[in-house]
Amino acid sequence: MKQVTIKDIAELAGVAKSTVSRYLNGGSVGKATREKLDRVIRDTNYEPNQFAQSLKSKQTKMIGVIVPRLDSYAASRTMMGIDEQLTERGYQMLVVNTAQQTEREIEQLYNLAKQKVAGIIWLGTTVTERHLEAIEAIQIPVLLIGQQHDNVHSLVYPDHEAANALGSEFMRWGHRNVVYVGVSETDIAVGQERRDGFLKSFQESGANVRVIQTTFKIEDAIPIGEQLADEVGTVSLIVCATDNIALGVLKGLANQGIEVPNDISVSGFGGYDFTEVLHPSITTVHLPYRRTGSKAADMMLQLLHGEHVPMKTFTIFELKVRESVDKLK
Amino acid sequence: MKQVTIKDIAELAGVAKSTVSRYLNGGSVGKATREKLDRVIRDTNYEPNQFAQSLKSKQTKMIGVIVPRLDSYAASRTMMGIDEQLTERGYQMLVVNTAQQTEREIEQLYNLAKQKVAGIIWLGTTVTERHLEAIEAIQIPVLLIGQQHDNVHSLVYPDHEAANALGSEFMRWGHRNVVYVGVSETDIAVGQERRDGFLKSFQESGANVRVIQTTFKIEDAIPIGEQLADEVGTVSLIVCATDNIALGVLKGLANQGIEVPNDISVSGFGGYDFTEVLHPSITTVHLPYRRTGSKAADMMLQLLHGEHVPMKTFTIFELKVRESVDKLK
DNA sequence: TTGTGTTGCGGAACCGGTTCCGCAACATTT
DNA sequence: AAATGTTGCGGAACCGGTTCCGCAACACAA
Repeated sequence: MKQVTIKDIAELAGVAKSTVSRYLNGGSVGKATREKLDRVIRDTNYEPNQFAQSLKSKQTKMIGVIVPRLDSYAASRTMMGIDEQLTERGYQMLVVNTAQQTEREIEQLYNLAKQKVAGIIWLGTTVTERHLEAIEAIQIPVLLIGQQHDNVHSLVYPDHEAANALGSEFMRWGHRNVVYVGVSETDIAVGQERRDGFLKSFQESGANVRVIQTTFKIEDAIPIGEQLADEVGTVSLIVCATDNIALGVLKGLANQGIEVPNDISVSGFGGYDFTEVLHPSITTVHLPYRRTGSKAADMMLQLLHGEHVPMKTFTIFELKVRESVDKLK
Repeated sequence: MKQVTIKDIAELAGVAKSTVSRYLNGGSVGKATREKLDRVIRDTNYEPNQFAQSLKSKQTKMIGVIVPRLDSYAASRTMMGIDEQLTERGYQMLVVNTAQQTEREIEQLYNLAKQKVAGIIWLGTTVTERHLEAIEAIQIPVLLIGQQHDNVHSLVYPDHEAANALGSEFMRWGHRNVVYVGVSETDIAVGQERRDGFLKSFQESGANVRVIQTTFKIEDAIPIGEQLADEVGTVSLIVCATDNIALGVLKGLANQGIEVPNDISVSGFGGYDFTEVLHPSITTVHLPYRRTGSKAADMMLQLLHGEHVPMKTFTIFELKVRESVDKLK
């Protein structure tokens, strides 16, 4: 089961190594030689040694993907999309997990560079100076998903716009006393854009809003739901920054015997699969994670081929009006 | 930003390449030389070129992980566990997705071998002759998670035992008319072991069982739930082979206005996070996916170090008695 | 026929490490 | 003091590819 090398092929075909290499890489090779090599290579089912290739070329067919966590719906779906597209185009995905530590993102940028990945797709949470510095230093195309920065190619969800659209819809339905449950501002896209999109719609309608901050964890949202149970009657709608938060809030409300949407309405954001299948199904915004992954892979390959790619690209979004938010009028 | 090579180091320190290499790999080096090299290497922050190393050694510090899908709860959690452990021990995880195509599993076994991964962790669904053949051929340690076979090191969930334990519990609660919603037998662990574990407990109590087959997809379970709504009153319990199936069934029942657990009980299997946070929370069996991942990584490293590892290892399980199953007595 | 251009191919160097071998310097034993 | 053993180090080959350069063979125009 020993490796067949280019040297073996050369000997079997009675030519020089260099000729075999040229044959493989589409250089000029005579007809007779080509046919001989065709045969020999097929017979031996030769496969080039990737290390030798990479050693020389300082390149691989790998795209590094930096994800904040492996067990998030958004990340999983995005990875699927990336993987599909890359596999199809002859590249491989190399996933690295940062376990939500910003420091490790930077570390991994350098690390992936060391491994000579052809490009890096980064599912970002925050963009700091040190990130930019790393990106600058490694001299490898980087594509940012989910966050944006002028200096980095980015593929971003229309958080502001989508939040605003969903919020406006709620206003049209007559909600005037709402609580917004969001996350930290360090996450620009979710913590700021998304929130501001909602707030804008609420303000324009002169609604009453209170903002509460929590984390991305379901558990942390449960007590919030429990507390908000006391405000049933005055507050008519709880808007959550993510579907997971909505899930926690719903649980907290249920723990207090509150019924959704009869007693109070709750909305999510993200469009995770389970939102549809829950009872009540959750009104939310669907973001195309998987297709965004494919798109990202596609853009990355364009970058690698030197084609022009806009610095900032927005994805689409889709309102999912379902059961968890009541129309008051 | 050019690579610093071992040659550069050698020149700066005034020694031969071979001496530097020996220094790096713990060979015999004199005190004076060692100190000089200490300094030079620190100053240049030299990093060895992995391709050159792998080219020579025909080895990498990568462990390939073959997963059937990227967006499954079980797979994600397992990957997390694997990744944590590997990272800590200086290895890297290389995930490859087979998109549930058996054919691609085999392909990837060979492919990972070509990439000279040190070992392969395989989250299996079915084990065929061709798989075994591939494993035999590639001469790389393979560790199977979630399924078992005598010829392959495997780390498996106690499906039969856990199912039996949960089923027995239900019997104790007085359920005598149950429907089991399972999956295809091609998946030995889930399709057979799990089912048989349940059936055994039901039979021992002389309960009435009907078995229905579906897929792993949530959507496919919804119509089943809807149909079973007609049997409320006669059937008292629906046992589902996975939490996702339970989710679908619950949705189907809810669509028909059936209340769980008042009208009928439903149980899951797997212990996905969301089962706890749903309303009603789902009675299920918790399987330690993440810890199993860590354990798998650990075992793999043992295998690589030539230590003895038992051919078959079972994980623990834990019954999660919650709201979705009623105690009839 | 000579000159010019094109094409096909071999040889050698190179990518950046590791490892084998042999030699010199020094320490130890008798 | 000679014989033997140990240690530190350099040189060269090797891993398996790619690429540059130059030469030979052939085709074609002059």
